[in-house]
This record gives sequence, structure tokens and C-alpha cells, in this order.
Amino acid sequence: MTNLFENINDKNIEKLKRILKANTINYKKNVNVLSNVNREDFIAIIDTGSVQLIFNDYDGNKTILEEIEEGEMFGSLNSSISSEEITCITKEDTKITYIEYGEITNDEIIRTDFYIIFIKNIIKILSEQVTTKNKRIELLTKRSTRDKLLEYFKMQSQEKGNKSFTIPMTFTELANYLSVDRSAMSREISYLREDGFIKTNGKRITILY
Amino acid sequence: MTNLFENINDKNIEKLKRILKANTINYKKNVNVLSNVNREDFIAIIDTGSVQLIFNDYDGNKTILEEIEEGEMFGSLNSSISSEEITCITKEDTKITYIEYGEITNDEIIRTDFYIIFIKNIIKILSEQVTTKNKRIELLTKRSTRDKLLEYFKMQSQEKGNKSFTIPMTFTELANYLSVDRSAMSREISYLREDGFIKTNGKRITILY
DNA sequence: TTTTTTTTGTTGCATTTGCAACATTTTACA
DNA sequence: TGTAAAATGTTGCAAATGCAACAAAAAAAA
Repeated sequence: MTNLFENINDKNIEKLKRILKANTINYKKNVNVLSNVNREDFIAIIDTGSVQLIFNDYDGNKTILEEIEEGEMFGSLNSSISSEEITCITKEDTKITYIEYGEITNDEIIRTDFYIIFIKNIIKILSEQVTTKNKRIELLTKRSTRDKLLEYFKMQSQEKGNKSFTIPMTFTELANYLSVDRSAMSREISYLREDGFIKTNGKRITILY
Repeated sequence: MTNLFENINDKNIEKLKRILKANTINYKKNVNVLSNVNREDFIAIIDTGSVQLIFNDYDGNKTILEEIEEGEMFGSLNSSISSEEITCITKEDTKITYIEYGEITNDEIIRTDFYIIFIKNIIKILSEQVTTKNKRIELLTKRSTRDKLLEYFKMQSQEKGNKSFTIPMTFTELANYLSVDRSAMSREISYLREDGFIKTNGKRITILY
């Protein structure tokens, strides 16, 4: 995943942050980050730590929309974040830098010689987000839990370049990600094991076909 | 939805296209657009007409990833398009302008005085795409067909600002979009009608609560 | 370390859903 | 306009899934 300041040296990053009037805040674990932020027009960059974007349903359901890790960004560019239904929770102690969206085209910044790189980074990040969403949609459109799991395992396997891999979240979170009942998913994983499709050892999965 | 050339006047659009070495092609209806295009690095703008991006599953399933209408764009910015599994089919006679991605930061273009507007348009379009994907994910994560339908109807109603609205696609396409069996969805719509949640008249739906 | 919280695996049961097959209506097009 | 193709509504049935409730294991916190 691309970092907002990729290919810009430390000195210029400082300059960039200054010109963009960037504002850095530290948060403890499990804190609601956006509670006292104007949601309208901002970009947030995770300097250290990580957060989860959660969609809170009218009937109490929670959907994890996105996990944002160190170096990555989120903000009103994905305009849905301006909705009150979305909360952003730190998964650990986290340091976040905020930039007002309007500033990314301010007069001073567009005259710097690293501006094109900066813009390209933003475009790349957004493109990556679209790709990430498409992957999840591909999974969610599978009609059965079995197909969701097999497709997810295939993706993981391709990503790691190995028939064996460790899933990067808890099974509870995976069930959430695939939007299936956790216990039903657990049952289906057993079936997949019995039917000889996979071998498992905790979070380590091996595809057998 | 934002147009790639929004807020740029016709004369400058022509100039922009020239500097970007834009290439325009006409297609008939139901044509596979990307068959003879290098999928790596391009942006495609629909001048007139519309297309569907379709994901073709290994076991023959087809998922409509996106509908792109007149004025909108798609391309390798949503990197998934470079995959062979994705086809792009014209829904009607369609005129498409192609731009190589690398060109959007070429030396000449960045010196024009409408360049910032152009870049902002690209960022806005990508942001909108992320939002669109998030909406679909929100629907797809609903566990039951009933909840998917109710949420979809709610979205449509909010968008139109009216309890009555006409769904903008066939029921067959809607079933696809929500990733449920068409006949099961048809049955569920009947139940919703019986249970007094909605009233229907062809594609016209009225929410009754 | 000990205690508490979270995750995991299982299973019975009721409900929902996909699938298949069909008649009917609507739309596209030659 | 007439014909072919696509969309729609229905229904029986088997299979898949959500839900609830547990006990056990693992992880986190005190």
C-alpha cells in the first residue's frame, strides 16, 4: 500500500507538512478518533499505529469497512466518512496527522518541485482503495460460505505466493469481513477440512488442490 | 458523478486532449471494448453511451462491477481492470476517449493553468468510486435478502428524496447487484408487499413505513 | 502469575435461500 | 409488424445458513 509521502525525502516531508498546515494528534488504544474532528474536509495519515473504519447500522450491526495501517491514509476523500454512521476506532496507541483537503492545492504547495509526486501518491492511494473494495465485493458476491472461503483462501495464497499462509486476522473478524455467521463459517471450515480441500493449524491454512 | 473535464471550458478541453495525446474510438452496442487495448496504463472517458465492467468468475459466474455512464471514466487507475478476468461491454453505441495514464503528468500539461482543476477532478472521481463501492459493500454485508432489499430501497428513497421511486435497472440486474438468487428475491419482494412494507407497480416502489 | 475477556469449535433447530422448472409478460430487433 | 429473446412471478424441494447456547482454549489485562 502506498504511503502519502512515498518518494519524498524526510526534509521535504517536513516542508510539505508545514505548507499543508498539518496537525498531529496522539491517541490511546480503543479511542473514537473522529468524535471531535470536523468530518467535512480532511485527510488523515496514520504515522504510527492503526485504526478501523466501522459502519454502524441502524439496527446495531457493525461492518468493518476498512483497516488502516501505519503509513496509510483515510479521510473525506472517501466521502462516506462524513456520515455520522461511521466511526473510526484506534486498534492500538496511534498517532495521526490531519490535513485539510482544501490545502492540497494551496498556492504555495503547487509551486514545490515535489508536488507532482505528492499528487501521484494521492491518486495511487485512491486507486488502491478502489481495488481493495473490488476484492471484497468479489468475495461478498459469492453465494455460499464455501465459495467465499475458497476465494478468500485463493487470494491469500496468491498474495503470499504460497499454498500455505496465515490469515491476518481472527476468524471472528474474517466472518465479519465475509459477512457470514461466525459459527456457520467455523462449521464450513470443518467441512472443507473433511472434504480434503484444506489443512488447518490455527490460523495457518494450507490449500490442498 | 463528476466528469473528468468538469469546470474546464470546451476550448481548454480540446487543448487538454491534444496535450494528453487522447485517442477517440467509436464502438457498436454489445462490443467487448478492452479486447484490443493495452490494459496496463490508461484512462477511458465515455464521451457518449455507456459500458458495464464485468468480472468473469472461474466457474462462469458474472458479477457486474460497475456501470459507467456518459461523461464518466474508468481505467487502470482501478487497477483491477488490468486483470484478464474483467471485460468491458458496451450497453449501446459508445464513443470512448483513451488517455495513457503516464501522460496526465507530462511536462506540458502541468504548465497549463487548468491543470489543478483537472487533477482535482481525477481525485474527486476516484473518491466517488470509493463511496460507490462502500455503498454496495454495505448492501452486500446484509445477511438476509429482506435486509438487502430494505436497505437498497432506503438508499434509493434517500437519493430521490421520495418514498416512491423507480428502480434504475431490471430486477434481474438488481438481484445480481445484491448478489441473491433472482427468483428468491422476487419471492421476498412479494413477502415485503404482503407484510405491508412496500407497495409495487412494476419497477416503481413505494415505501410504506 | 492469576484473573478476566475474547476467540474458537460444535451442534440442534428453524428459517432462508438457491436451484430448477414453468407459464406469462415485456422488450428488443429483424 | 411479427418473431425471437429477455425479464418476471411462482412454487416445491433440498441444502445452506443464521441463531442460540455451550464448553474449552487462547489471549489480554491486572
